[in-house]
Amino acid sequence: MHPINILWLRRDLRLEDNAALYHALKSDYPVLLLFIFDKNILDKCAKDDARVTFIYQTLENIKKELRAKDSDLLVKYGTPEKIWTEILKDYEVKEIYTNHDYEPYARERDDNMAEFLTSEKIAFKTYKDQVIFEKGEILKADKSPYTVFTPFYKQWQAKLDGFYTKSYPTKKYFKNLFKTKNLSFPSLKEMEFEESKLNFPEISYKNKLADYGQERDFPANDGTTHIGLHLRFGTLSIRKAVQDAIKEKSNVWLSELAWREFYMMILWHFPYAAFDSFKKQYDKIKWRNNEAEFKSWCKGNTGYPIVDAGMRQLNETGWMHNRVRMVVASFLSKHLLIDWRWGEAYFAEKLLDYEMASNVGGWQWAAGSGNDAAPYFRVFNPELQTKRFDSKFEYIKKWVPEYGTKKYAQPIVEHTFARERVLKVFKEALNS
DNA sequence: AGGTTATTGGA
DNA sequence: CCAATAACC
Repeated sequence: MHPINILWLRRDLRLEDNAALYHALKSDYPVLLLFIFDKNILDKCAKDDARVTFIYQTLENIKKELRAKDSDLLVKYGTPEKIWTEILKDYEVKEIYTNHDYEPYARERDDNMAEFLTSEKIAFKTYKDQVIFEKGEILKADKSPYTVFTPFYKQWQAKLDGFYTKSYPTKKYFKNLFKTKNLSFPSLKEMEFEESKLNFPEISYKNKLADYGQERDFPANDGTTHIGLHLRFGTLSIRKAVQDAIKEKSNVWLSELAWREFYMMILWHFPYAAFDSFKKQYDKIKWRNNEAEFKSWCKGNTGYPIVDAGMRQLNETGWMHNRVRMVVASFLSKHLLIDWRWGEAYFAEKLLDYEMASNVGGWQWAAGSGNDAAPYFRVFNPELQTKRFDSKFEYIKKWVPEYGTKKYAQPIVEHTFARERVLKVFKEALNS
């Protein structure tokens, strides 16, 4: 057996500008690339989960690229613990390289991995890759984490320079890929997943950046960049995205990329906020949690056209415009008084671009329970949101064709009544 | 990254 | 009478 190093891909599915891959390729041993379809994660997914298809297709492309360089991608299906035991039997592994992953499950997985590898006397080398600034890199003067976006963003921008946005030139070192062939690649069928027919967005945001600030709030305009999926799975490098934001002077888009990092930083410092309200007193709210109303919301049958349009867009395409995400989230948590966790879980199931940090952050923002959240008494008025952001009903008509006919649902709850109800229930919880 | 309502100051 | 603004939710 030849000694090798392994690059473990997780949510950084690209060969270009990949921090851990760069460091691995510069090491003293040839590098084998590995991806594990993690049973711990996949067992909780629906069998038609489109993200599994996206990952699968992405890996096929990477495999093809590697094979063209006389190397190969090793793909395994199982729990990381079991797979790694197998791999360490099959290969003489010197070092394992991977990129940081900040979600609670990933942290636990990697902590266990580090402990296991210490006992095996194998180095576990990990790198920042999916953000510009991670963990404690942006802190307040007293070394505590920011919990308000604006000052965080000020600091983030102040620290931002070419050093942090420079791409890792992996290509130069491809000659250090491990020469091998015919490595395993379990089929979707073997893993009991169906191939999804959904369309995955391309990485083609360049023409959106100049007008992003003007266009992004109008869901009918398709003025947003649809890169969430690619940032989630690393098919687009965040450094590349930030370089382009700066190059195109798209400050609003840059701030959206910073929002992503803000929420990742929050999740790192406050992992409980993935499951509990960031502001603890919000867990005293007496949610109504009416199952039938939740189902109506999920299906897009609330009788509020902007809400229904958003939910149907989500159900049909795996994506929803961000302005509308705020509206439907406010509607579920405030108008229907349904626990934000229910909505968060539904988004997690349906959104191709689901990102735990952003999703939890966004839902808690809407429910009022988050750091730097909308105050509890801020209740979006769906009608006013429509007037402002879809005044010609273009978005609504696209997704709710029966709107305006007798076939369209009656409002599930009357706005003023719902508003007063939520103010009362929230006030009771917060004053107790 | 709000909504509602009362108030105000100029048509 | 109205839009703009403030104050409160």
